[in-house]
Amino acid sequence: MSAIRLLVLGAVRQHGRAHGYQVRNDLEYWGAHEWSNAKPGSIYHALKQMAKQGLLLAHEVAPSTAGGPPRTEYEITDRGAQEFFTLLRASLTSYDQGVDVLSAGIGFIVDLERAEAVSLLRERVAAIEGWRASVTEHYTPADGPESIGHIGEIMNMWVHSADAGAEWTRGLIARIEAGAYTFAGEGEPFVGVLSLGQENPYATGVPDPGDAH
Amino acid sequence: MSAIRLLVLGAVRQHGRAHGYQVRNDLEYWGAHEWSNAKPGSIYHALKQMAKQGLLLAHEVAPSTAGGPPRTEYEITDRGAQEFFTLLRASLTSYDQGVDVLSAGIGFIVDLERAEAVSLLRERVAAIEGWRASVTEHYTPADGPESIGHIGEIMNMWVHSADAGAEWTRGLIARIEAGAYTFAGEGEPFVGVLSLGQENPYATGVPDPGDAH
DNA sequence: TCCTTGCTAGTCAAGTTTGACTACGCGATT
DNA sequence: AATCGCGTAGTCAAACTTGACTAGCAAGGA
Repeated sequence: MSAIRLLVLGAVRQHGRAHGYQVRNDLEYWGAHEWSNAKPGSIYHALKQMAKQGLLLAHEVAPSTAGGPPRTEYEITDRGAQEFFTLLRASLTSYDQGVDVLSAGIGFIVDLERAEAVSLLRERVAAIEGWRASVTEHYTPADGPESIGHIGEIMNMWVHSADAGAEWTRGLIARIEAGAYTFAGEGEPFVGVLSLGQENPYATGVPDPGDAH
Repeated sequence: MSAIRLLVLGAVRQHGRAHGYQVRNDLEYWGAHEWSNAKPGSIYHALKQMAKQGLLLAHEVAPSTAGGPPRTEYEITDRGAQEFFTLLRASLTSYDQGVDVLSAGIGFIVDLERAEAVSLLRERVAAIEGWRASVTEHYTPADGPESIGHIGEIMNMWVHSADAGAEWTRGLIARIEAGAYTFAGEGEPFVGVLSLGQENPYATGVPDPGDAH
């Protein structure tokens, strides 16, 4: 699963109704073009595809006052909202090595209730620990580590990064349980989208984490 | 950059001459289908594409004795070998968040000389540290971390995993400098491919790291 | 003998991603 | 008055990825 659907659904959902360029701008505001495949082509493709699949409703709209081609506005459907929560829960629990899906999930975590967020993150930690146990048991060669040579370093790296991921997740759980952030049903939600006309402080000059996908 | 080209070039290079199924088997032996997109379609596509681009030379070959369709054997060209080393160096130095490229790079690291391997890994550590410094400086909001709410957790996660990656890389550098493994020009190389008829001990039953791409 | 299973080797259509490109209008500059 | 660049909004072809599918042969069992 790539992060694009979750990101686009989430962006449309926060606006209620949005056109592609608005979504594209939100994702840029979140820095998503840095850590995920949120490029124009992918965003517009995802919008069209999800409209075709009934997750979004497309409205043709008169050309904007600001010039440019006619826009299409999208509205999330009930099935789209369901899909959003399905993807969100999966992004938080499943142990993808890919950062992009987890990053998107963290970005929308406050759309869940606090208790569920904690429970999903605990599930994540358990998944990582389970994976670690099975992989170290399974890939440890009977005739000593020399028999697989430097290839063992690949597993070593996986395990190292799994441990780091588990540790970070435990920290996040602790912060959430200590009352950090505002979750669904706890009053004024955190506003994660740009208001119209608001400048995007992170639009450019953001450091590039290398070749991140 | 996805890891597939590096993996396929490296596999063909180790054999001297190989057909698609052989490459596919090597990659499975390395567990690459677990941590990269090394699926049949991608492998055959990469072979054809790189043949078209002059990185590989395609030879039509009579149908194998073991039955099945006629095979195509591939041989690496000089330009292909150059490309292999270019991709390999990039995989070790560039700070991709993606594990797949780095994993492939580690798998082929012994095709370099020991000194260069160490120097590339040092470059990697420097890149991570540079990225960390610039990102923490740039994304730290002037009006306190509350102003970006839970979105700060995304950056927190990046930084956490960058730190873990740097630490692991330093460990690897230390092991290599202490004399571990056999690098290019140091005698009998480590054999990382299956000999004909050798059974693949990791063919099935390998734990799945979640939804890894 | 016929049938099923499994291995070898690869193809294919559908979907996704990429990066470059188009087209429009406005304000500022020559 | 022409045009240059910028922001808006989106399209497109080419490349890549995915997962299911084909097809030939051999070994083994009923």
